[in-house]
Amino acid sequence: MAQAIPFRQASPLKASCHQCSLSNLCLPLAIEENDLDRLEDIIQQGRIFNRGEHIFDQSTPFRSCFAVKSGSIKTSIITEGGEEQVTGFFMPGELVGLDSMSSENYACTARALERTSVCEFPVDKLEELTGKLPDLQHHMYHLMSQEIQNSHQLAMLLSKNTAEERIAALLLSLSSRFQRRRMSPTNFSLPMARNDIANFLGLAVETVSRVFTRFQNQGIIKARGREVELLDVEALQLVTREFSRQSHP
Amino acid sequence: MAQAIPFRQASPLKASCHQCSLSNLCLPLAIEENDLDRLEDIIQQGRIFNRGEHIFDQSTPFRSCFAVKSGSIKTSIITEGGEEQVTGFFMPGELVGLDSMSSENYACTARALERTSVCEFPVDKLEELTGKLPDLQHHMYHLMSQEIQNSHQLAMLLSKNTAEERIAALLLSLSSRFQRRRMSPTNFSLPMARNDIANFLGLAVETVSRVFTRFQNQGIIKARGREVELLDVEALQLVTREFSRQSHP
DNA sequence: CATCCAATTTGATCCATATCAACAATGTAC
DNA sequence: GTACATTGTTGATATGGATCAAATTGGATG
Repeated sequence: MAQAIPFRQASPLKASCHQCSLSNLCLPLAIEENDLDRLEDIIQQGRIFNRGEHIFDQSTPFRSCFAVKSGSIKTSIITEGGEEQVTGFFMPGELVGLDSMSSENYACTARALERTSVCEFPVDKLEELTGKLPDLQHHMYHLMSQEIQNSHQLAMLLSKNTAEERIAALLLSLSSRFQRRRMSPTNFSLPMARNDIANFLGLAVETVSRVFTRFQNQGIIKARGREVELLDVEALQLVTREFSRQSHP
Repeated sequence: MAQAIPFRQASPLKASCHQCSLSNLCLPLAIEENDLDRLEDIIQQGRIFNRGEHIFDQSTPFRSCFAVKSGSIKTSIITEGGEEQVTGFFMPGELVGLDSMSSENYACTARALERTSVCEFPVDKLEELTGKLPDLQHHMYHLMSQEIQNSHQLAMLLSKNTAEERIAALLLSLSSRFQRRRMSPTNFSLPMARNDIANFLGLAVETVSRVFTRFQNQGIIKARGREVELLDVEALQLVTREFSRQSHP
């Protein structure tokens, strides 16, 4: 299975975006070849996290954003009462921590859903660099704005769509993100548990489970545990649009 | 009633952040006195919009962000099916359009909820300026990250909280935003219709109406139309926390 | 391999809120 | 001021998904 682990350089501490297979998805995509060194200079090679380990914790001092190199990460907010709300899933090439850039402390907790490696971008250095590289600054605005849009999209899903529509939307989102990485868009394994899906989509675990089996019975997907095969992508897309079409015939 | 209309300058087209009563809330707050001119230079004095008029439209070319000077704005996404999802309300001193910075076109539609005046910041010039003023760049990151957090907060409200909790949270949010502007935090008039509140919070209008009257019967608020008085702020805060406390005794 | 604990699935019941249906109030145009 | 449209309120009923309960599967550990 395609993993995004870059070749080792002579210097073990310096990242090598040049060789990283994700350079066309990650921050480097915004940067000209000859400026890439300046980005590499500020990257701290992050360590490897095992499943369940925290990359960072809510309410601890915010220092860095992290790019996922391999594996996957879930972010969540813990309320005063101890309730967890999953706010996002992050896959290789995606940047985690942008929601914390307004605060002294991390606004959420990030933990590895599986064995996961990351690149660390200390914010002070990152901000300094984006001040010098307009393209990189532009890309940061782009990413953050994208994250706002994603979150609005989620809010919309939560407030207006049925359980089936929410789950179809999630499956399609994962699908396209696997595709971006040149992996199969129809045959993948979910990095997260049903529980996380439920929490993220504002549903009960039982409901998620039921919808999965319903989709399976309809021949739209095949699911055994976390292994998923999308048998009928068009049907899934139809499900996500069902709602809006019905209410405006 | 305190309005944020700045004094007119000799040059009618140049904004005068120096005299604007919102300069401690708006972009200028991040800028040193002597750099303020550079910000003023890129601002286009926006025109006045009447209630219902569009400041910008989803899917038209994205050119500018807008700061609310007086009045208020609601942003919403229209789905393919024509469904509207209200994504936010913006009051004086707040910046509208950050969610569009990743796209060629505006990601949402912004319309005036009442007679509203704005300052316009063309993005190309704004990006150029933030590249030169690190503090301003930092502030932009701050604002965008804040918007991500707000949206996560909304998603959380939508997925985990009851109708009463959602409405209490909205009232408190408005309250603190009025307070920031040195207006009464307990006595204000809602800029938006019940319908918009319902849409924003993922509820039916009828439910919003019922909760308002329930709060009123409990003596927590007094509401006549859009005029609202918060009689018992602590009770409201208690409502928003009710949920998390109950589930973790 | 046996044991244990966590994750998933399935079934039965209940409830918060949507929906449907009037009606009242408020605002707006003539 | 009257008429019409929009917005808000209140009541009755229906329902999607939560919750409670229990069985099943799967993965980890010794």
